[in-house]
Amino acid sequence: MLETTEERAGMPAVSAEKGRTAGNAVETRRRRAGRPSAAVLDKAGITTAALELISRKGYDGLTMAALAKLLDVAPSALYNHVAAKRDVLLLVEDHLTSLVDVSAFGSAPWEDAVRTWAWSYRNVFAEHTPLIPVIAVLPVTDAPQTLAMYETVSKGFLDAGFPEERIVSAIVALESFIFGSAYDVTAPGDIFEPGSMADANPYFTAAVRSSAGQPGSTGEERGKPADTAFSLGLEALITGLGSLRNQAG
Amino acid sequence: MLETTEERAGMPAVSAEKGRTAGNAVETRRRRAGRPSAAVLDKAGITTAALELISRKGYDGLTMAALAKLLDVAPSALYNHVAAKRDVLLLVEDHLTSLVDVSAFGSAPWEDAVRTWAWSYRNVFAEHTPLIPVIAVLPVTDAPQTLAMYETVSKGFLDAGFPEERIVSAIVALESFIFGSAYDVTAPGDIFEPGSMADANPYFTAAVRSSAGQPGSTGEERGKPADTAFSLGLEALITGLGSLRNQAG
DNA sequence: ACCACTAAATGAATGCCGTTCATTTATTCA
DNA sequence: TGAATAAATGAACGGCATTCATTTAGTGGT
Repeated sequence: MLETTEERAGMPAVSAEKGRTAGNAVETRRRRAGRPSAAVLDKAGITTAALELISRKGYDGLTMAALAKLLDVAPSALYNHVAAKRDVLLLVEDHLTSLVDVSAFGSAPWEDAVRTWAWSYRNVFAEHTPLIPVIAVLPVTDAPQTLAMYETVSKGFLDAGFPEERIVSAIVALESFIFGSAYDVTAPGDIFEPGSMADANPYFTAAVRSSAGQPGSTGEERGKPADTAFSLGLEALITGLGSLRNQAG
Repeated sequence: MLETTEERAGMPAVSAEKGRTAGNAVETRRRRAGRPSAAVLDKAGITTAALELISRKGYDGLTMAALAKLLDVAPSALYNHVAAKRDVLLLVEDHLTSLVDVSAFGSAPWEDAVRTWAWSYRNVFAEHTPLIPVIAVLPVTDAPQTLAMYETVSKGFLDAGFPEERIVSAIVALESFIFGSAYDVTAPGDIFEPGSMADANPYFTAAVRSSAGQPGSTGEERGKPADTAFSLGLEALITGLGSLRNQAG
């Protein structure tokens, strides 16, 4: 379930083709125009390169030009494999979804499985918040790994006695919370500091001051604020949604 | 609490200055270079124009050039009032926050107040999802209206017996859910249609099919799917978070 | 074995976008 | 009165995604 990418070839991947000119140091060889004997690009390679670029330069560094350069290709060559940059983001998104841990469904109790899945899901996408606007409106048909995740989660819910008609709504509610929470992780620590506006907003200021360094609901030492809020909301959702179940799972 | 925008002037707003040249139809008069006697731009006017542009052309249509044109000004003139496009988005965001209904805090029971606030908050930003990545990491100091909203909500929580140290986390959890849910509203209706992948994902497919046309938890006729999921998650959060309160509010 | 078609690359060009800068003119303040 | 500041124009810049004509290599049909 970790490798469903459509195309297959002899790992063209990121390997920029280098060559040697007589008596000189390594330099990038000029590829002449026209179709090469062995294809240079495929979707798997583009995905890998995009992920590398993102991890090195962030999403601002993910440009079609930079992607092409990393793949040692002209930018226009990419458009033989993707229709637009959005497609590159889709490839990345679907790969990331395959990293989400759904293993607890089927082995652990429903509450634990949801908890494991939700934390994993949030952690993966906290590093990739620019994808969230894309995912949120993405038809599942275009993302096989994402669909696979939903399948596993749906079965877990059903087996736990969750009424079938409510499964999609429950997943959507959890996902909404997860995506929203992923943004929090990236927010600056002092985002709620009222600063010069403190005097005009006494109640909120007091709440901010007294929330500093609160432990998470599971009682750990001193979780990051985003983790505390995520735990709080997630446990509420698990309890509330769990009450819809029929019998034990 | 609806108008705190900093600058004030004789409503320069959107009014593109038109003029007449002898014997001709109305046409835009060329403004000569140099500082005009009366300022053409201010933050309130820029905000109004941005909102009009967004409602007419969407966020893709909100470009500095288009904004300048609507205000009958050269694009570079905008940079005397905002440092970057991001500042324009901030102005819009803070204005929109002032539209969120917090009136129930102080008059209605805590549960009802949270419910009213959350629905209103979601509905406002469902039309403005491109702002969410901006808001989520925006220090509150830069957004006075947003801060005012937090103040009202914080007071409502405190008065309802909510422990002060947990107020910020609870608000963050609710907000995360709200922002995530705002995306759902804009998603295409058939986003979960498995299409050709239905056979490989039977549990999820069945869940999607059987969830079609489910009523919302309050029992209305046939809510939109996004509304059903929002209601489900919100009620779970209200119940779960509400259990943290000390006494009645 | 030929030939038309398609696939996959280059490289030049396009148009838009946010932003910067030199310049001009008006206002404000010491 | 004169220097500093504020607010406009207009030209320019670099970066971006994308398109198109062109070249070359593989493929499928007769």
